[in-house]
Amino acid sequence: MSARPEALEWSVDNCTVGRAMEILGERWTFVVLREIANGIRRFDDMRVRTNIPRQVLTNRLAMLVEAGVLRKEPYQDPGARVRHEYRLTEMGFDLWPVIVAVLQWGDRYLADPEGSPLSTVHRDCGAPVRSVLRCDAGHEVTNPREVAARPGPGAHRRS
Amino acid sequence: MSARPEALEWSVDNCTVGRAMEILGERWTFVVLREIANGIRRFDDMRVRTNIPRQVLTNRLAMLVEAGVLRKEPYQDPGARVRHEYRLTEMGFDLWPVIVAVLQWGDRYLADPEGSPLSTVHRDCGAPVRSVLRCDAGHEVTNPREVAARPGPGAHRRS
DNA sequence: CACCCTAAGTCTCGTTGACAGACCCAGCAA
DNA sequence: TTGCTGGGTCTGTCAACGAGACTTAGGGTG
Repeated sequence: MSARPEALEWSVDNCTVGRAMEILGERWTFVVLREIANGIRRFDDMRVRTNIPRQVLTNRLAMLVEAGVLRKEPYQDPGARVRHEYRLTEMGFDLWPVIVAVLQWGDRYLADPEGSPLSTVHRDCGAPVRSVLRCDAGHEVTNPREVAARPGPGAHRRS
Repeated sequence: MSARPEALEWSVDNCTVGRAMEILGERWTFVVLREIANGIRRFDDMRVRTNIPRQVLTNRLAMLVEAGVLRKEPYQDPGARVRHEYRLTEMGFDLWPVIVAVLQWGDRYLADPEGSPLSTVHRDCGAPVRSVLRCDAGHEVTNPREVAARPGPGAHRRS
């Protein structure tokens, strides 16, 4: 058996990564979030841009509203009836760090030679925004191998 | 129409978020990555901990190897034949910022009252590691609403 | 030698979800 | 009255998921 990993001792059933992925892990969730983060808030705009099938988009949006990540807001274009658009809730805005991290990873490994079609900037100063890892002692983590996982306060042993 | 969002002009078909999600967006991908980041590298250990069905785990691992996020490494326990375990590649290690960001979000919104079962620490100093957003001008982004999306160098207009 | 054990898979089969394409419906406008 | 538009629903097909049984390679045990 030669040094089994310590993590085997700990249960995984209250893991917040797992719970987060129940919401974020559906195939189109992040694409929808990217759209909304880009200011695309209306059903048909998203559908036309992304080619997500209607039914799937309907389901995904409903699920995200249900989960509390999005909310439905009424709007009315002049000479049209009241419709609804989708906006980020507080919980949704707090996904920005995740979106930025995914974008950064995608840009590094999956972009076309011309570069990324999308960037994130600081609204006030216009400079590009990046996700960085930093420890509470103030060290900036430059190599991800410096990060290690540990059981947290809510960890409990497996049956 | 009242001020359609600018993003509607831009094509989405070379978007790196979309491409990243073709790899990361499958239902169990992140859970697998969390396991491996926790040092759980063997098929059956993952299976027992996560309850992912065998077939799905096989597929997911194969897909991640194919995508270049994981690699298969031979190992041999004393008195057993050679088997294979799964490890992060460089590309996989670079997903740590994403994992940390997801964990942080999950901890904030989805944790049990006792807290998160998992934390990330700086290997050298032991202090907790967090994901933060910062712009290139050195400003730390404290409120995610300060972040805005812009077309990047690879952006091109929609047909 | 025959038999058992374990890790890491396949195989089978019923259920769920994705996807495509047609259809629907409320309200405004011509 | 008819048509347009946004935001859906309905239907049918096909791939993926999930549960459970079976398989396989090598090593150990009697």
